[in-house]
Amino acid sequence: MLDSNIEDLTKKIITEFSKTIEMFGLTTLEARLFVYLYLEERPLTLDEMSEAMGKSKTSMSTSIRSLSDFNLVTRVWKKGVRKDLYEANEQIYKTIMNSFSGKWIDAANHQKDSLYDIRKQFKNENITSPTLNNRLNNIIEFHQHLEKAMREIKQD
Amino acid sequence: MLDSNIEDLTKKIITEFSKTIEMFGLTTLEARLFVYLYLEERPLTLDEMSEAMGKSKTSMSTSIRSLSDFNLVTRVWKKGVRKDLYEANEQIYKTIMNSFSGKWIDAANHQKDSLYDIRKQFKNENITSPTLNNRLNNIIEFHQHLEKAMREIKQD
DNA sequence: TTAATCGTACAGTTTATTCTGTATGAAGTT
DNA sequence: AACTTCATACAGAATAAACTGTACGATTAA
Repeated sequence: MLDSNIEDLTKKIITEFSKTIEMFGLTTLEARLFVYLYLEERPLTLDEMSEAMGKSKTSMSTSIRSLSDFNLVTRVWKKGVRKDLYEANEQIYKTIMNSFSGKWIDAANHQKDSLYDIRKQFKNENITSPTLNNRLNNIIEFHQHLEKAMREIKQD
Repeated sequence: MLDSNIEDLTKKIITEFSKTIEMFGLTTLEARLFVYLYLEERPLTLDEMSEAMGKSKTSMSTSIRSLSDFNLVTRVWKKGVRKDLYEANEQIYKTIMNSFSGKWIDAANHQKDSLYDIRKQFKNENITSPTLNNRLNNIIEFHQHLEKAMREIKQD
């Protein structure tokens, strides 16, 4: 009776929190899996996750890899256990925000560089379109602001 | 010769900038359409957009509606013109960041409320899981931080 | 060395998204 | 009122994403 309540609440928390996690660019399954690991507070095998999520082991394998890329889970070693074990990282806010802002910062930088190249070409070819040139400058400025904003919410 | 260069550059800018815009949750087409409108600096009809994007008019209709929801374009009235005219809003950074952060803030708030409800239920039913309760509190805190961060990058 | 068990690559299937063409109601024109 | 022209709802086609099952190399156990 008590356990079923705990399971019930766990399910509800997974449902709600994973919605937020999804917004950071994870798939539904990745998000749910992460929250599940976070709530379990112990290393789990792919088989256990597969059982809990009701999805194939292959799905778990690829999802866990994504979560690792996001720095949200860590592989853990345990004596005598042959299977891979994974657990959710603590400090979730810091981890997620860094991964999130980092991705934006990288993208903004990269795009900004591309736009610089375009502007250079613009000038080299002596193209006469003040309005287009002006727009281009605004767009570059956009990326500068964007990068700055994302640096502000970075956590380390 | 000159015009073709301008067209070429326009295309390049669209390609690059739309990648950034896509990151805010717009589809490829929506992003490309918006950048196109932004660069054109004049109100365009659905037919003109359709021609320029090489996509159906229906696509333009739905895309423009999305862009309106994001507050990125405005319908414009012009004497003697029967068709709807749309143009990109100026102040793109401000507009986009507000729409972006606003969406996050709303979501964070809404999810936070759901989690409060869950916590209340937790307490009412006298469920004894200190670890789960602790996790739940952390998750709520997560949403508080998240909301605060998104308020920081809001632009008005 | 053989057998068992692991994680994952890969191909194919299912599901979801994006896009198109037709149809329709609304509004403007004659 | 009849005729155009418009935007968009809707159903279906094309494309993309998510997921599964089989197969295989790698590692451990016997």
